[in-house]
Amino acid sequence: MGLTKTEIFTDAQNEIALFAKVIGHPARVAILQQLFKLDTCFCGDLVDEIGLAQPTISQHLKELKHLGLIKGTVEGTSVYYCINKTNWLKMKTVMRQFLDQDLPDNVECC
Amino acid sequence: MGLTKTEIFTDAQNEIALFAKVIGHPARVAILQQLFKLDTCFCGDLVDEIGLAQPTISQHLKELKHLGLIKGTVEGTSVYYCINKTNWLKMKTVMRQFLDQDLPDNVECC
DNA sequence: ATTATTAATCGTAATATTGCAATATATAAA
DNA sequence: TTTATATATTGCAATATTACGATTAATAAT
Repeated sequence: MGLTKTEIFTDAQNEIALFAKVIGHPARVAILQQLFKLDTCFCGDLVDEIGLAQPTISQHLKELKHLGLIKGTVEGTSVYYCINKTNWLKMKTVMRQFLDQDLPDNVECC
Repeated sequence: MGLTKTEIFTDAQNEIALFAKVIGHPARVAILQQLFKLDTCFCGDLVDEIGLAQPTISQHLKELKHLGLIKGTVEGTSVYYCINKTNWLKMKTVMRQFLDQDLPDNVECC
C-alpha cells in the first residue's frame, strides 16, 4: 500500500487534494511567499533565504512547477522563478470553493 | 531523512502547511464534504459512502480530529462526527490569507 | 581551453503515509 | 450472560516524501 486510491474519488476531490498537498510543506509555503514578496526570485536567493540544501530546494521547486504554480526562466547560469498567476488563480478558486462550504446557521451541531 | 525541518520555518508557515496537508488527501476531502452535506454523519455511513476499509476511514477521521477540524460524539455503539465550526473558520482564515496574497498588477512577471 | 558559477539530477538513507486484515473494545440487544 | 454491532487500535507491507552529498550539465568569465 502507501498508495492513494485516487480512482475511487471524483476529479474535483483529487484536484483539491493535489493542490492542498503541494502547499502541505512549509518549505513550499516559504518559497511561494518569497516569490510573492519579490515577484521574481533567483533559485540561489531561495536557497539562501530558506535554510535547506540546494538540491532540496530544487526538488520543491520542481513540484511547484509540476503543478503549474510557478514558472522558471533561464537567464545565463541562473534560473529565476515566479508565480504563474493564471494557475495560482485557478487553485485559489478551487480551494476557496472548498473552504467556503458552510453549514446552515440553524443546524445544531454536536 | 524523510523528516520535515519544521524548526527553520515560522509558526505561520508551519500552520499553513499543517492545515493544507490534512486536506491533501482525497479521502479526507470526501469525508469533510460529507460532513458538510449531512451536517452530522455516523462513521459507518462514511465507510459505506467512501470506498475504503473501516480502519482506513477511522485513521483519516483521527487525523482530522487531531487537527480539530471535526468532532466526534459517541452514541451507543456508534460515533457521529461533525465539523468543528470554530476550527474550520480558523483554518479558513489562515488559508484564505495565504491564498489571497497577490502580486501588484503593474509588475511584469516572467 | 580552463575555471567558476548556478541549478538540475542521481543515488540513497531516514522517516512518513496509505491501506487493510486481524484484533480489541465498548455498548446494545436477546 | 451471550451475541451482535460499531468503531478504534495494532501490526505490517507497500509506497511516498524529505533531505542531502556527489555529480552532472550548461553557461559565463578569464
